[in-house]
Amino acid sequence: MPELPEVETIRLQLAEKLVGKQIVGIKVLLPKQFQGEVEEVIGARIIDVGRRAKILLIHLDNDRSILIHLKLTGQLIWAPKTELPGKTTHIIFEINDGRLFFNDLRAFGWVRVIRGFGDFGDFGVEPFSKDFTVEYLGRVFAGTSRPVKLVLMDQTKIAGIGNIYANEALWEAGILPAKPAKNLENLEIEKLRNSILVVLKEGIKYGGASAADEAYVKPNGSKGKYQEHFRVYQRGGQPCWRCGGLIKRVSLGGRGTFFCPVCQK
DNA sequence: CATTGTCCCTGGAAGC
DNA sequence: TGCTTCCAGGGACAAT
Repeated sequence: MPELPEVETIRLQLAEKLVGKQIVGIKVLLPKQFQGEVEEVIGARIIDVGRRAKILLIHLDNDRSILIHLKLTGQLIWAPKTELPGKTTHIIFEINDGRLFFNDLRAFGWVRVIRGFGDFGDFGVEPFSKDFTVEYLGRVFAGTSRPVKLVLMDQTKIAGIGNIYANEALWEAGILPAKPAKNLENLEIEKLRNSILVVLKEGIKYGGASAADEAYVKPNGSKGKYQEHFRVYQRGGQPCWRCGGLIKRVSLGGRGTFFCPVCQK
């Protein structure tokens, strides 16, 4: 499922293909996934491709932006003008020199047209911003007894972390996912902040994670490689890379949660 | 306000 | 073999 590193990888590839290009048409094959008026973006030029949390922002030269959330199985595929849509293609952006397919098997994702260039949604700090400090995390954790993993994934607190990177960051920091957030000590918070940055950077470095049974691919169709570097995610029953203990899988907040019961405290 | 539960959707796996 | 049931999962929204 595309999280910050996957969306960032897509953003970088799309920016190369799209900036300066013109949207000459849009075909909406599944209306529930497109919110807004098609007419508002046809003819506009793309001036930038950005990201906020797990949302892609395509900024246009007519004071409009196209927001895209890929949720679990969304894909954005850059293709030649002549290429035909696949069976999960739900929206087609016709660009002057190609087409961008929005594919989404489970149809949870969405595309939305807004006025302006941002200022939408209720999101917490970006992990790579200067506001993502130990003090900020401490304040966020202090107010809640929820499992720390659920707080990491709460987009209104920290933007962009999903199930994969929450699991990996907690392993990296040696902290149990179910530990109540307010019980973390300062040293643990400091370690966790660093671990979040480490795993997100690793994710970006390897072009995101195309894990088993997941749909993520880059706009050029190639897979990411971060799944080859998972320490805990989808490794239930296998030995811990750090201590040899067996990785355990439990459900936390309805999400698969992986950790080493020996070296995560 | 904080937190938990429900639902959206599909393919693959498991059960019979 | 073929049918039915169950499950995963981000986040909007409703309920507590």
